[in-house]
Amino acid sequence: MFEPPTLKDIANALGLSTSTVSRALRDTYEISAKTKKLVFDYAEKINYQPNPNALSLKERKSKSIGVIVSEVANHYFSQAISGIESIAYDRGYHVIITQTHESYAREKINTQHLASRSVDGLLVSLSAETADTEHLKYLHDRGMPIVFFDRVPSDIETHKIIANNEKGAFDATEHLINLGRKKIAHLTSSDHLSISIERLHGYTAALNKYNIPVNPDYIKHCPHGGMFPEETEQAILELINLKDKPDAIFIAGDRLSIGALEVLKKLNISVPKQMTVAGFSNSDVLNLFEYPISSVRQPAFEMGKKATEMLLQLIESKYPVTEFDNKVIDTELFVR
Amino acid sequence: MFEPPTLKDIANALGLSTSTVSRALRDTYEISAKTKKLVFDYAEKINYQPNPNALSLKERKSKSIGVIVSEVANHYFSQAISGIESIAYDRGYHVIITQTHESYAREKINTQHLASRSVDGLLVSLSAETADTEHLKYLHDRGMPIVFFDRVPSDIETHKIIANNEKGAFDATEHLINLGRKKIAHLTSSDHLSISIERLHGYTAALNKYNIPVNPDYIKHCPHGGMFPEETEQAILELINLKDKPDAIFIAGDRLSIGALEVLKKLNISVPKQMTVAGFSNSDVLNLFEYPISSVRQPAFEMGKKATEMLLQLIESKYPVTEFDNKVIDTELFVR
DNA sequence: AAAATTTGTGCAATCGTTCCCGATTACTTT
DNA sequence: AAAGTAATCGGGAACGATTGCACAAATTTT
Repeated sequence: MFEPPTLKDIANALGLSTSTVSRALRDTYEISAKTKKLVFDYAEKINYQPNPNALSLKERKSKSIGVIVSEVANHYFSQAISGIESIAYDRGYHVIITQTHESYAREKINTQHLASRSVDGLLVSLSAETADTEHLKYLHDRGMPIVFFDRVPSDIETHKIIANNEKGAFDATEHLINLGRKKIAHLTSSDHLSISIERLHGYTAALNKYNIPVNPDYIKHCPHGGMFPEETEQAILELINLKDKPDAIFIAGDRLSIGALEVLKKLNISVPKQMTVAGFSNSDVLNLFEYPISSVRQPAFEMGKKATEMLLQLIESKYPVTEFDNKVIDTELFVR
Repeated sequence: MFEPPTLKDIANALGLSTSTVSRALRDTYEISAKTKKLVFDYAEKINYQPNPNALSLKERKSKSIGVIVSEVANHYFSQAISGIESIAYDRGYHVIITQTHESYAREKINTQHLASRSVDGLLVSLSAETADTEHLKYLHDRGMPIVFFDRVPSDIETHKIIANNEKGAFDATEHLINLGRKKIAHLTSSDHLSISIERLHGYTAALNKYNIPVNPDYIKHCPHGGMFPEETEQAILELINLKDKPDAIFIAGDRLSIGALEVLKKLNISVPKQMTVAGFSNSDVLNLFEYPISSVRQPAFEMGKKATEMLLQLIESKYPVTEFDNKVIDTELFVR
């Protein structure tokens, strides 16, 4: 089996003690230059790597951070993860990614898992199902550094970073209005999710600005964020079967957009002629359509980077942090 | 700070020794039922979780597996990862995902990283740039269990699992031929990648079957798997500028397909009228197009599951494994 | 030249577990 | 009743690395 070299191996080979070897490798002042060189060269030769578990045990930290997202297949998250990794690896941290698939149960399990794995901190975007954040609050109260991004809770005080969802939603809705649409529906995720609430605000704000009444029948929530196709199909069908059916939909997410477009295609409802669609999406395929749909793009990579920087600041801070950032980053509307 | 309870805490609280507590929790036969219950209940109460670092140090294993893929944003890989996680979590393993972004340098770094993190095994799909597998061979020779999937090396003897790329490519190409196309180009990844070689075989086999000559000018390799848009654009332009320009392209991958479609759209070449496209893809948006493109779908989730099962078998085997599986799973052609 | 200081190194404890040995008590057996 | 055997439990080493302390030798100071 694979037995990596240890300090003891070096010590024995060189006739030194492990403490001397350790100090030499850490370049302490009390070790002679000669001995240091000796140790350095030998360590290099046998490709010595300190045992991370021993280090973690001693230092009580693991140099790794846990990430909880709904699914990596979502373009927003996969881009955010790239941003997270770019910072983490530079700073010597490992990234452990877990997926909730929008399930509250899985979110709890993953949280437990990561905590027991003694990660040094957590980067979390809540699942669509999550209404209760006790599992995270518990950890946070016990000193686990946590930074929330994208989908954030209101009842945990820590660094948070979100896109300007309200403005993004406003822009997208206004865009649909400017196209001459007046009967604009809104398809969104579960109603307790922060992004849902904020995007709904932006949507209604835009309607209000143009004196278009907000029709409650036009607002459809998918409690599982469109994780189950039936959910999306049901919502679309309800919209279509309305007496006064909408002529446009503002869709609040990647997965929902794809699901909705599939249903519309199945129903032979042409986009954008019969139904204009705009929504939040970080997918790069939307503009491949013959009639590409306009979309609000979040700076996912940047958000991932920023969230990681915030988390590392929490982790590496000598004193308990009491002032928390609440960063909002602007989105960009791609008119197509 | 977060100080989880330890065996010693339990031992002190209950007036027992750590060894007794340890044995009680592990349900050893030499501990009385009474003591066991006492310990169990108390451990439950304070929510005791064994320190994974201490365990890893002692047992010389980390209960985690490393995954190396080119990028999680690729639908094939994100689906495969879901398959990997489904098995791993069930068996109590953590999954550490790393991305190469098709870069050989990053693949080496990630391999090093994971090895030093003392993962118990590796699930690897080679990057497009990788021609030399010495970094993996080195680990493998020292006993690190490795299972390759999708993009596999020929010079490392271990479990491997791939899709039936040759047949998939054959089917797709034959499909294009059946549509009446005769001038079929092939856009693919770097020429040393196993999937490229196999898919090229399938492509030529189909052409041969229908007595269509293989035109070398029609075969375009992208050394970085289309990671850089210029690469794809260049290849497409070369095809378009051919005197005898092709009327169809068989594209060998997800990222390449999206890149190629973008270029074609930019060039105002209509798909499928002027250029019919078919290719390997696990994306679920391809059928949203007005004229959806046909694609070969790999059973990514299944492959991830199977690869993980193979890896855990290697990891948990008492004896060195010398017989290696080489599984080939059938693909499915979605005609659209 | 004796004392004080500096320099270079080793010993041993520590982190949280597991596990090999002993050790103690209780229960049988002759 | 003495001896043997289970049945329980504790002591302590080990895993690999760091680090305060001790200690010897070399150097400087008085």
